Amino acid sequence: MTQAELSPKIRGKLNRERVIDAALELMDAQGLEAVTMRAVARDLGVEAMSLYNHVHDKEDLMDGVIERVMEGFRRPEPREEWLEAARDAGREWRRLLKAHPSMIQLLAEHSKPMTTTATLECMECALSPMIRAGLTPREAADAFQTFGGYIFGFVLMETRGTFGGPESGDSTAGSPSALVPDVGRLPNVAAVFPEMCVTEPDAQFEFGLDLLLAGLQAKVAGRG
Amino acid sequence: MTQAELSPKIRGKLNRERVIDAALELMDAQGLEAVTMRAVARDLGVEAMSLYNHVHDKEDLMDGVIERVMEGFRRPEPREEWLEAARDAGREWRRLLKAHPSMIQLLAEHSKPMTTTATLECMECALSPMIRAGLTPREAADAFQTFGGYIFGFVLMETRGTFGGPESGDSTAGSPSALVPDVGRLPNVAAVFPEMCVTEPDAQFEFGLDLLLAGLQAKVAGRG
DNA sequence: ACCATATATGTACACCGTAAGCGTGTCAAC
DNA sequence: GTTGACACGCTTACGGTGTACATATATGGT
Repeated sequence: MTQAELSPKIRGKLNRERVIDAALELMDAQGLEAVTMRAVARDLGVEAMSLYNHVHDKEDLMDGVIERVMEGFRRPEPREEWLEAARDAGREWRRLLKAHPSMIQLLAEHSKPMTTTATLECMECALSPMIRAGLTPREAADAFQTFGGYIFGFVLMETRGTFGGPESGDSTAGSPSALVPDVGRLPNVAAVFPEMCVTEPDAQFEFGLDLLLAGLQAKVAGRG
Repeated sequence: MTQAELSPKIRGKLNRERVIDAALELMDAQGLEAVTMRAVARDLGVEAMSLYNHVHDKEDLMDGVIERVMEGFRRPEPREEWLEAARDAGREWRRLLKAHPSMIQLLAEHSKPMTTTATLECMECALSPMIRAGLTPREAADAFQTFGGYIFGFVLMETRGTFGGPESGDSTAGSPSALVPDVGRLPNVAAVFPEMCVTEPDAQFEFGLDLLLAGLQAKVAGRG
């Protein structure tokens, strides 16, 4: 007891939490594909097989990483207007996903549904404004799926650059004629492409959020 | 010459197209993680290294798979109303992604922007109604990102079951008390959860599409 | 001081992508 | 024909992955 804290190894003791934290740090720093059991172990100054005393397997480890990220959700301050509360919730979801750029990729290849306490609290925060707006539970479920889908998809395209940004070519990038092979057959692509290259993610995200909220507002306008 | 087609090996000749097709079939049938060079080769009755005569590396192969999927886009028939045209385009994007359930996962881990002809034609189909609605190129770019994000994210959650569906537990699934640990602190989750378990994906997708289109309609209402 | 238990390690295996080199079948020019 | 070039598939091999299994070591209760 008296020598518990004097033990030379006490500081280095492994546990599930430290393993998960190391994996998350590695993922944030070097991307999802860099997270291998051996690399996580190396960062902890330990051999790969030691990790298996604290996580069941790699999937279990990644489950833990997802949970840890969800715990980083910062509940926005309460708002009087449901519309503003919903907007805050949407922004916080995006912030959370962007804070760990590999998170979307991790979720995409991890089919397990998220039912941890932390996740449910994030859901509560998004559902509350919708119920306050007067939506039925059925409608709230649909709206949640809609907003969630939008945010997930937007961040996915944002972080993975699904449709090329300005960096996706040489110096002629941004010129539609360079990338659009048949301007005659694709007039609208040619017209819009320059704008697609000038991406201001924050403004674009707000655009879509406004669109969804406007739609929601219109839906509840004719009631209470 | 006369014996060219008599050659016993002519039927089995490999080429890039056959390699890509085999990879796509494997992905659709057994999931993205089953697509290994060795497995693709096995399906073609060939050794793994032979594939490298037709694709540069695995990334090149997967690029080809994405391109092939995009070629499956079925341009909807023209519509008089831009709103209906936009709705058709959205539905077709979803159909395409759902037809190959691993596609989203593939896009998520494949950071390369999509600039092939097939992809640009899909974009044209989505952009055209927006321009017809009177949106500026800037707005059309934002709207495209919004709709694209929604569709990608929705299909991601739909195919990967991000938030548990009815299958995500034992026989008590669907009962909020079984999954929601602290009903008092999460009243809205408790109220909405039963509805979240009863997922009717088509209806949910239409809900979100309607929301977005309503928002768009409101935005252009005050002009020409 | 001793031992049961928990934890860390070492070794081994099957699978992955793919670099390098080899053999064979096809075809052009002579 | 004969020869040479070449495209294409195969074999082998290397370093990486997750992890099963057996072993060593350290810790804590008695």
